[in-house]
Amino acid sequence: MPELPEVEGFARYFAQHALRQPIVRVRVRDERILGVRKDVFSRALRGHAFERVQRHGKHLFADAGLTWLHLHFGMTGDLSYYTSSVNRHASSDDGSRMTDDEPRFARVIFDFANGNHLAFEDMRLFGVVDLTSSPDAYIAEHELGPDPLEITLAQFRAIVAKRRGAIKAFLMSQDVIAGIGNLYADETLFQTGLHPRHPVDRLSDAEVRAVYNAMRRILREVIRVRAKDGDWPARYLTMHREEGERCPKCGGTIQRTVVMSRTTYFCGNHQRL
DNA sequence: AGTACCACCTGACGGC
DNA sequence: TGCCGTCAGGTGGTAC
Repeated sequence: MPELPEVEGFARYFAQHALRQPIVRVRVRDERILGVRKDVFSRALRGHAFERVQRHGKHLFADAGLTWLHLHFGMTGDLSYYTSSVNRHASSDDGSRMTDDEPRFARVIFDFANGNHLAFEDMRLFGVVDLTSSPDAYIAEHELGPDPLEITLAQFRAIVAKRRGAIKAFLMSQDVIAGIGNLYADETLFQTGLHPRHPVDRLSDAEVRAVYNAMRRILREVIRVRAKDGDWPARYLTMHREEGERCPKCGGTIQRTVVMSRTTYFCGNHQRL
């Protein structure tokens, strides 16, 4: 699920737990998650400490002095900070795991000098863990667009003016704006009342402003509720992603279709072309 | 430039 | 119980 709001949550979690602790060991449980060679990765980080984190779109960066750690969470990425407990091998479950508390899908684990650990988990291995010289370098190299929470309405209008095609594709293109995925693209359009296939070059000024406002309001609201472990509000499309469901906004029927080869939900009544 | 399709992975779920 | 197809919130490459 990790889109911008979730990654913002990971950034705060990382900052809260894993800063300024010397990294005494780096354990790579599955090399397929790495974008660099394992020995290069470990050597670059061992003995250093993460000093600060930065998020851009769905990407998380942690300053490790000479280099930056870069994390992308794919579809199933997550972070877990935990304390090892030595003598709980005989407890409750089948006891087959080697380390207590180590998450089942931990792919990379940082061991800190204080005895605690930060694990990057990713069941499906679509995420990436690697190194970069700086967030800006990574952003330039991968041609990421601006973060939607960092741009003004005027900048957003300028970006819109350069594009054509379906509004949903526009919102999801990371080189246009970085951070919105399938879920929040649908949510933004649902709350704005626009059909996902509405061409961006046929949006009125008022509609462009409505998209900008909804997108930012949603991202910020979700950051806030998820920070408290809450659910999405019931008025969100996100809580009704199923064909035939009742639209919480107008009572219409939720439709399912495919846009940009992604499953798309929208209200057949208040989101018309 | 925009879109469609495949590939990369693993697990959950429904149907038979 | 088990096998099989389908689906899942992402991205990158290729091909129209």
